[in-house]
Amino acid sequence: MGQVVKLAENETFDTLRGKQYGVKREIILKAAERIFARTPFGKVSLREIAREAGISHATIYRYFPDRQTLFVEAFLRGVRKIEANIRAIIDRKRKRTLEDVAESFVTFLFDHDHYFKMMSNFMLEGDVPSHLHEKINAIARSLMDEFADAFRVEGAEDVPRVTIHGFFSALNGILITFHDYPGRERADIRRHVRRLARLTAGIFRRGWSAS
Amino acid sequence: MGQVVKLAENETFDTLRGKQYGVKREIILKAAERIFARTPFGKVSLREIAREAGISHATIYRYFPDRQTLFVEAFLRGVRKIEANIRAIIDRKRKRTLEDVAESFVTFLFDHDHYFKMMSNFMLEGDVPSHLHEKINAIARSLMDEFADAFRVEGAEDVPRVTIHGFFSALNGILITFHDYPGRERADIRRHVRRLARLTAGIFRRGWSAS
DNA sequence: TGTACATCAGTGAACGCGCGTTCACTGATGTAC
DNA sequence: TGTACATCAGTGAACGCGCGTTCACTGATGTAC
Repeated sequence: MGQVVKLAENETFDTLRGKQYGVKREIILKAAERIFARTPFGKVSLREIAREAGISHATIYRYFPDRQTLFVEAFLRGVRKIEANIRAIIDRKRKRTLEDVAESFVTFLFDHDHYFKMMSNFMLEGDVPSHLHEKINAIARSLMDEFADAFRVEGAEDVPRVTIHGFFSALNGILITFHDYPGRERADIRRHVRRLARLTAGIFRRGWSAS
Repeated sequence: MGQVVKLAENETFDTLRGKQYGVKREIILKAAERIFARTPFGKVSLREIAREAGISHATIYRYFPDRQTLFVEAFLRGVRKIEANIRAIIDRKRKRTLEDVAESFVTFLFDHDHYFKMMSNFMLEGDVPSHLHEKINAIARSLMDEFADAFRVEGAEDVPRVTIHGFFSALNGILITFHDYPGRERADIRRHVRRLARLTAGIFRRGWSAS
């Protein structure tokens, strides 16, 4: 029984240790996220992340085997946050017109543009491990399901998947194309992006049928 | 008169020297373009470009004051090439349906995707000098003029500028969104991208009016 | 044409820097009795 | 409770590397007579 108690205690300690370990890992990942939000992807260094987290850069290696693993994990968290937030925002809407859904989508990504930048940067680099591609894709697919729902609410029952692809692409394109519009106030760009999203939604609602 | 001849000769030599100078500059810029086409933006180094051009990395400093200047110039050449090629392809079409124009646009950028990657990378980094932003924007604007023309050919006389923005964005979005689609053959992706472009064009043609 | 000289494109070596990663050590915390 | 010991999270220093940039030099080419 002493044995059992011992083991139970060890388990507890291990769990506790595991929790602390997890909490510290979390601190590093959040620091990384903050850096990614403000620094061009290619220039993010472990030292900078460590400084942000308030630890020595060597300490990072207690929690992550190498740079690539940390980066990938921070990235995945970002992608998941995008997904969760967008799903929440979309579901919150009472009247889910296609316009509302489109506007919510671009607004969130515009206001949290570091996620978007981070994702674009990651994708463009090309050294994303293939299992990550899988996950990102699964998330994109489930977001597109959400869009398909929105079409259905409009009375468009059997809108083909390829049309959803086009719609999703169009919204992404608005963000990419007008994000860095020069010489305009950010608030103006934001308004333009939102307007474009509604307009695009309307065009898709009216134009999608009768291929 | 001897004086005059001397000056004329000097001028000639200068011009000749200038030409050779220009040719060599060109060689470096083209090497840079080739590197940009195959290397993630943040990792392109002067040494790599020099190697590609077959010269010492120190030699680059005879032709460009620093890294930033070379990069910007190479980038601008890329953007201008995109513009020239797309304009040529679009103009070559006999029957310029919106679908054809859209398909040509995405096809060129898909087949020459290093231009597209280079541009995306440059824009995302954010350290693009403002005069460059100006130029890029002018080019984007003139491409959109081309699209407006295509709408006009369809009989859509007074399609508002904001709709053109949406159309342009939608095509960009197709490229961004599906470029790195994992697990598919490149030829399949190409087909999908072209199909999406045509489909999007159709949707815009049918759906743009009656805001 | 031949010779002495000036120019300057091209270069390898070097500098200082920040990076990712490793290492030997420290000191706080937990364990055993 | 007090003490001796084991563990292990955290660290500053160091390593080797590639980078952008500079520098002192070389050697080919053009100029003058």
